[in-house]
Amino acid sequence: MSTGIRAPKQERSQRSFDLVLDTTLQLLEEKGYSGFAITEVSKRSGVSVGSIYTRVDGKDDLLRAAQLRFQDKMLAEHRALTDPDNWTGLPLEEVVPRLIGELAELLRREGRILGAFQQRGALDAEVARVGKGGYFDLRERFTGLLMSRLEEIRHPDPVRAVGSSFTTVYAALARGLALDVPAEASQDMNLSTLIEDLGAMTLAFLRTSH
Amino acid sequence: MSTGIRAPKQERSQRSFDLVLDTTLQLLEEKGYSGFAITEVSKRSGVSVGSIYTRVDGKDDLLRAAQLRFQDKMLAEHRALTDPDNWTGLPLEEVVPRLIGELAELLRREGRILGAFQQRGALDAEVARVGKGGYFDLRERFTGLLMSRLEEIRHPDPVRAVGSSFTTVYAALARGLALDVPAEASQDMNLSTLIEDLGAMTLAFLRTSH
Amino acid sequence: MSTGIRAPKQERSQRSFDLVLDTTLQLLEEKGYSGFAITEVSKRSGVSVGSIYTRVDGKDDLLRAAQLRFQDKMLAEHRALTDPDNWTGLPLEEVVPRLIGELAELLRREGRILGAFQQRGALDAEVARVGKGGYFDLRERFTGLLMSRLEEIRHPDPVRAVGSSFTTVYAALARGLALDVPAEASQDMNLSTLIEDLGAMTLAFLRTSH
Amino acid sequence: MSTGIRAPKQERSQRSFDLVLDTTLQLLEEKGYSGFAITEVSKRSGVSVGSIYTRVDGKDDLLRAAQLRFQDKMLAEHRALTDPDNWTGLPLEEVVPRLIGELAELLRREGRILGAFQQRGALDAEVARVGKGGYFDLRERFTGLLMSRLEEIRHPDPVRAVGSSFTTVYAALARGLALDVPAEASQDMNLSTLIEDLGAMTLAFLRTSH
DNA sequence: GATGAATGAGGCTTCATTCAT
DNA sequence: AATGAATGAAGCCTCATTCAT
Repeated sequence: MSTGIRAPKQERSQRSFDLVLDTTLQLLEEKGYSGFAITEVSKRSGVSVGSIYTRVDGKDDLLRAAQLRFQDKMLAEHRALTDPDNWTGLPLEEVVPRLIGELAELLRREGRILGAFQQRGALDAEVARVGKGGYFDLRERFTGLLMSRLEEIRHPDPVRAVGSSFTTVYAALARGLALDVPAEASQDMNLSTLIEDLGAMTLAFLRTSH
Repeated sequence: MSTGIRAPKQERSQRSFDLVLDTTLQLLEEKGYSGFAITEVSKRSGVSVGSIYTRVDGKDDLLRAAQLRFQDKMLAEHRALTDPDNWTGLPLEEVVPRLIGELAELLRREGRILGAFQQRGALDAEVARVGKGGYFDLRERFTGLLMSRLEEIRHPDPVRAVGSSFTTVYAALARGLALDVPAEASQDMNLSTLIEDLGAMTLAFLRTSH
Repeated sequence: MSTGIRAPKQERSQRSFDLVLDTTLQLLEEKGYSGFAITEVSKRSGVSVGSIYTRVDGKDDLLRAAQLRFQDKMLAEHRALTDPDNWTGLPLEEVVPRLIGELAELLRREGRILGAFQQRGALDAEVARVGKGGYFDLRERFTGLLMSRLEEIRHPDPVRAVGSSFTTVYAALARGLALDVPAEASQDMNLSTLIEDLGAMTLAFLRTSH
Repeated sequence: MSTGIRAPKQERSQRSFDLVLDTTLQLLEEKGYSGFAITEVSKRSGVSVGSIYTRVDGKDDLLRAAQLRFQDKMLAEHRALTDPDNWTGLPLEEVVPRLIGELAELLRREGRILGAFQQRGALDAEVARVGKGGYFDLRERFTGLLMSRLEEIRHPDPVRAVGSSFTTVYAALARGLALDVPAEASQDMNLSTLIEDLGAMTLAFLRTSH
């Protein structure tokens, strides 16, 4: 399960490899999974191909390594997003729209890269596994936060309802943002309108007793 | 914006090019956008590379042409799905879950190819444009069908509400199905549970007056 | 067991691939197995790398294909060498030295290439198998020719004696010539002296009753 | 002609370089000449690449240095093999088969490495020269031993006959063993049969007056 | 028009060698 | 001196595209 990333034994080295990983992520953001090339990473980062290969077992492994780095950042963002301190005292009807709004912001920032790894996940089970891990982490936190307002949920099966809400909201936002169709994204509908309505929809769903 | 597809001058020729397009779609379904190669299309279809190039300006153009062909089929499926004859007399609360169920079925069938074009759309604006066209066609029809039950919608802004519902439902289904992560897809949540809940959520949303 | 060589469907093509195989053999003769590179073959033969790859599955396969071509020539040489018409009426004591002399000549011409394939055979079982085939073909013919003078052989186990004689003579000649140490080969001993003595040794062995 | 090996200034240093040479030989034995890499030597021996380069001028030079070390061992083995004390009192007809048997054993042990240097000798004249030196050392000793039984040799030119015998025996054994074709080597003929017959052949040759 | 062989740029990977620490 | 990270040339292979037949 572990990536073949070889531990860098010198400091300079560590920094240079960090640069490689950052360049990798940047390239994925710009060009998606296809259009990604180790030679390009080398060119942009100024680190030689050979040097990259001393740290990583090949193209696939580089992607895995970059994903791990990216994952760290994402998990931190998840924690920040769902930190209870930010949500104390707020009722469900305030939590839901704000949470969705902030999730949208998160996906706007990171969606392109998430999408690239999702594509890669189609061919590399390890990438898929890690990507899934990140998704479930967010899901746990998001649903946990809503469940802490259990008394405001009238749906007969709150766990399920809260779960479906997350799935739906995440999918809608991810799609509404760059995750899939990039660039000119969705003039489908004004994004802020969508965000608002996702809030309303979720609340309506959670508060319906039937 | 027009594709460089050259008019087929002879019948046999037309048929052979159709074969090329079908093979292209089949290959996209099997291997996704990366993993697609013109030489492979030639091999499988039995039509020579040179011949393909007389019809099309290159790889990108071939994909655009295949997308147009695919689009025809999709539009037909959209029509079939939303044909009013199939939905006469049904109240909103029956239309919504059934429509969602059938949409899920449609996406299950065509999701792989849609996904491939979506990926390609990230790099080819024309593909993105056409893909968007298909999406909006479906949106028109889907929302039109719901709007025909206007009297059952209590939401103060029915057009908007119906629009958001479509956006959300489509996104959730597309993601829940193979469109993105293939194979092991979503153990995220049981798909039929999701479909059910999407129905409930939509209904709750449309019927909320506030 | 078959090599992946793809049948060339045009004439020009066949000739160009022949050129590739000849260049391959020439390169092996000059530089041995290491020092052989597909790019070099391409450069020398004027045939592009891609073109080579339309005929052959890769470097290994090219070597196998070249070996088959080489083998044809070798088998023909074996036939010519041992053609009974050339040896009718000659007694064993004339057959042996002449045969050895001509074998030496053959190995002098082809030894370098034989050696290269022998090296390659260490890593590619198919090459080893074919190389062995050529060796055994020669062995059959050589020993067959000697056995046709059975009455002049006094050794109690003629089949075995004749077999050992071939093994020994072949090894000594191959080594005495370029097969192993190339270039400055063996000032070990004058080659014609060795050839003579191999004859004497073989005759002495075959004619010893004890 | 001299190797670029730089004098080891410290003891520890010397020992570590010895380790490098041993590892080199071990690698040559395992993987032959191709498949040998300086980085691998570094990894296995635990001595850094840089350190190796302070002792040696490059890959070629490392091979030359390793060959010298190997040569020492071989010369010692030659001495042991032909030590007169082991052969006193034995008549030629006992010396010959035993000597051949022990030579076979020696080649079985060291053949892989000898073969690797032989291959390298094709490209590096210095390696060829040294290899030849080892060969001639053995030749001197082997023929010297036989010549000490001169009275049992009836061949009119004993020096020449003994020389040819060595050439032939060595070649046949080297080929019959792993020196060339490794692994499945010669099902050509049972090795012990070959060894026996080489003895008989040699004796027959040396004892023939004509 | 159709064919498919030929081309060669471009991507991946290895490894001999250098050099800052 | 020793270290091992960094370099980049060189080899392998794929595939979009061209072009002689």
